[in-house]
Amino acid sequence: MKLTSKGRYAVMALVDLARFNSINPVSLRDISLRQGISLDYLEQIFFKLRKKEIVQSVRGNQGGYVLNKKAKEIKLTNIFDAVDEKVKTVQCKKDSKKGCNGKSTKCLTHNLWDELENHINDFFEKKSLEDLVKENTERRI
Amino acid sequence: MKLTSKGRYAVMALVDLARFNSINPVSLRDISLRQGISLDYLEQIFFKLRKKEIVQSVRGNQGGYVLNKKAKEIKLTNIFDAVDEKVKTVQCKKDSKKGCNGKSTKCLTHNLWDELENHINDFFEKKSLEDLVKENTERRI
DNA sequence: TGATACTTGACTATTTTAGTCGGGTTTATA
DNA sequence: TATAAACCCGACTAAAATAGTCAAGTATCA
Repeated sequence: MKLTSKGRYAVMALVDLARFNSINPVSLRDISLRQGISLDYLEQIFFKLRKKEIVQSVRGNQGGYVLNKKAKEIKLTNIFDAVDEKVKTVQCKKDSKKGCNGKSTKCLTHNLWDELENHINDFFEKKSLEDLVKENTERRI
Repeated sequence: MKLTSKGRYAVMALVDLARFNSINPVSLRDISLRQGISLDYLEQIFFKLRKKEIVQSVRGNQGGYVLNKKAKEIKLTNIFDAVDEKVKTVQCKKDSKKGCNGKSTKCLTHNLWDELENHINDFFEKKSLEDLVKENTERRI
């Protein structure tokens, strides 16, 4: 059970962006350098974030990215959703009529995994980008 | 972020085992058939469970496995630990003096991932095998 | 008009996962 | 005592996912 780097990087990059998000857009190059993430990889990630309208791009010289919403309104769920970081605990399809592993009934532990998924998603639902930025500046790390 | 089948199967198999755990040991063959898990794969999993003293083996004809502790005392944490299903949210080493990504400080989101890990582990810490068996028999699935 | 920075798709090496395979050893029971 | 059921254990592997890289653009500011 592990988080992929795509999801992790997306959040790291957005926290970085949110911190330096003044009037000027922040370039991926800067984020890349500060966070130690490959520029090419960041581009892929921001392409997805833009499509989901979490960030806006500013093209041209001195361009970069800006948040498209208030940091408070961007939840971890939105970010993970944008980069296809999904919480998957069961193999079985959610709404299929067949049970798990091709059996006619639900597998013994089906409810457990559902419960776990909800537990994790709750956490993501509650955390906003603003929370993360605050925590960081308070602690001055 | 997904659960591997090793962890999932381990829990499924143990719930099955706990349900049919009377005087006689339960054979992996039976579990394999009931749960639709490859026998060879089950053997690998039970080898690990035995090493961590979660189950006991009974060799020979009519042999199989029995729980080594009360179902109440076996938590999901113990099971996942046994089969090396780990919750990993950060790449960075836990107690290394260096920060994340080789930087001198912790990465911006380090605390977040720690928090998430704890959140998930709490869930696993609280659930026992007994809980799972109960839920199933009550609902009569 | 050049430099900077975003845009986009295609490609790929590495790692992990989810097993399989094969040859053991142990022991109850006929 | 033979035999078959069942555990024991290491080695191997196909397929999928991950974590990127590479290349070739396009837009816009100075």
